[in-house]
Amino acid sequence: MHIKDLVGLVPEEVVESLGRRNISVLTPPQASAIEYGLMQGKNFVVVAPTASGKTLIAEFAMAKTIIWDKKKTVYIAPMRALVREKYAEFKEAYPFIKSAISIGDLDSLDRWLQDYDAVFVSTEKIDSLIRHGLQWLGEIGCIIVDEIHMLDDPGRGPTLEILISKLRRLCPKSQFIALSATVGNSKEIAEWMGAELITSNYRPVALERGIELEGSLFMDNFNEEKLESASRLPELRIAEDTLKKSKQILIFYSTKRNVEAGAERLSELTAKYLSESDRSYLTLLSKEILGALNRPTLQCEKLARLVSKGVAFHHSGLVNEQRELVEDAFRNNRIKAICSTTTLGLGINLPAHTVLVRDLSRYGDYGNDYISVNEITQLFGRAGRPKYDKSGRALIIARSKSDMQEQYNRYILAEPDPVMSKLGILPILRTHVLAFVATRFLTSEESIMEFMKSTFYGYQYANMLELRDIIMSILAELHSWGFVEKKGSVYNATKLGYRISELYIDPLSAKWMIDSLPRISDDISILFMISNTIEMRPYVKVTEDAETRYFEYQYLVENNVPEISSKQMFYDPIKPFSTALMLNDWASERGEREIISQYKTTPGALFSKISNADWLLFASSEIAKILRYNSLKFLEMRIRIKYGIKKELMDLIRLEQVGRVRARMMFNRGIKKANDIRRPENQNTITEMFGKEIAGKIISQMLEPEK
DNA sequence: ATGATACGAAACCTACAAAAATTGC
DNA sequence: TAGGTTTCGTATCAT
Repeated sequence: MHIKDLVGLVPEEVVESLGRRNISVLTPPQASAIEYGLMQGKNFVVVAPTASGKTLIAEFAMAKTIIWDKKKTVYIAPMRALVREKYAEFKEAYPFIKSAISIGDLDSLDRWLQDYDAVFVSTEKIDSLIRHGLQWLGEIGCIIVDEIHMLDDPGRGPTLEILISKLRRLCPKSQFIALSATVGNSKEIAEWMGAELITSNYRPVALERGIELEGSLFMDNFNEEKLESASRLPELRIAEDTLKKSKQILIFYSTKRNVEAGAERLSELTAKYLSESDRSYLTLLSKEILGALNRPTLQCEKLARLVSKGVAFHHSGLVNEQRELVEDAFRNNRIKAICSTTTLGLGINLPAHTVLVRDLSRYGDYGNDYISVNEITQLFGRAGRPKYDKSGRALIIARSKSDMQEQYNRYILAEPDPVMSKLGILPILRTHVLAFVATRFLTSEESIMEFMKSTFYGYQYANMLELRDIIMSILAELHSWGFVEKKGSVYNATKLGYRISELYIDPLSAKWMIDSLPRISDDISILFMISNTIEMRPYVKVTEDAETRYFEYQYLVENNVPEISSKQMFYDPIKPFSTALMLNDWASERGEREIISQYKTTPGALFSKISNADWLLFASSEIAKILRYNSLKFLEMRIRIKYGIKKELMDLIRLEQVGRVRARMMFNRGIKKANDIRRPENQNTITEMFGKEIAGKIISQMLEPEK
């Protein structure tokens, strides 16, 4: 279908925008969506590989809803990076549409969202917005749910399916469009959503899958190909072969450690394939990566060193800035190879000519397990760069002939796995049941059960008896904790319960914090209180120090663990305690470098713990307020955690341009309060330390009248 | 021929992916 | 189950 055939079917602004982007032909899934009634507001489930143009289908519906129907649209995705990406794309394509983004670390707009027509959010964010009493639900005309195969995820799937069911009830007139990667039971999902199903295996670049064995590739089109490399390790053979063709490679490993080791091995190879201009570009990039933190850690140094050789590693331990730098440099074809965990398989689209999944199994709850067909399909999907490749290669490695046969059956011939609801498994339900009651969306056991029938779980499992038991016990539990009250068959949230639901923390965490409040003593006990929660997981390693000091704080846990948590197997309170000590080190101005090596963690993990702590400290202060405890110490700790400072720097940190480092420098030179800046000799000291420019900015804040 | 050094194979030990959510002016 | 670490044996080099 050519875009000139779209005239009249879609708003002319859409046609214009497509023209500007040089899109002239619709892909098959796009054409069938139009044909089956996308523009008539029908619901759709679109199941197709990455880059098949699913996004454009969503875009048509969104633009049409806004321009023709004068209604709002919401785009929902499970990853912040993905939401950011789609938001940027949409805004660029339709600059005249008022678009807004609202995700955890970028929510400048919450209150003003009602002034926007296209709103881009993460799953949990929109869920939270609804709990806070979103006013404009009725104005929504189209809801896009991207990556809906996340329903299968035990951690976040339940939230997603409850959200979808909620939205379908709250916005009955809205059009729903769900996008999914290849899954086994797309029909079932479509039926549940009351949607038309579009499946397609269209790819803009052909995908050739194959297995490496002893230096040869055995492809799924029965071609056999000798690799141009004599290297001893299969991954190096494949990498060299790819590099010789002036192409890039993406290699997936099962652990962060393997990823870094792999990159290390590759570096010798990639270094040989850099042009003069690559080298100078990468030297600069390497410096930038090194400077991402104010003092580089070992990991930063390693990454910087490898990047200058044309290879990078990519996993959750990198800080966001470094991740983006690496991704950009790969897109520009400066970095020739990336070794990665599944971080790159999820979220943003970063294709390469060759994709190699080196590790086919991964350590999980039940020992080592093969990764699923669906997951490997996602990873394979990254092979082939549109515009640069006419085909992409997705490979795995076999150790022997028989192994090859086995893996061929398992991954090349295999059908995708079905997505199964995980709603019945996990205590995530506790959070949602409380939210039902608190928002007065559902207030009785009966209405909750009826609602549950409309979830994907209810659709897949007709027998709801087990779920009813779980719901009943959750309600009883919430009641006994004082989060809800019961009058007849109707439940009402207490003030406390209502606030907990708004704060978006697990009621179990809230219960633990409430019981701990009267027992709090020093800084470490505060940090232990917030660390011993589900939200802080995964915990850091247990250090020797944590082991020996734990007994001082053991009293906090004793007789204070809600019964249900005993069901969490392998629970070891020393781990969260160790996490608390790490945070305490951070708030005592220990350097990132030392902290990371002592707790055997990564910069990325440290900062995600810090931001979780920030959130939980806020939540504790709110809970403390309601229960009439002193909330000040939590807010104080919050500031200290945010900046990584001791108490004595808290006054200085208020100043702009002053962070943990400068505040400490000033303090050590006798400038202990912001007010001290008024004294001329101190102003000289500041100028001497930071230079004229910055000193001026700092000083002027104290000279102007109080705002 | 001897000892220092370098490399590599073998044995043993260890630790194991990812993602989101709070308010305030 | 792979990588990291340690250990041990062998090949290579300077003295």
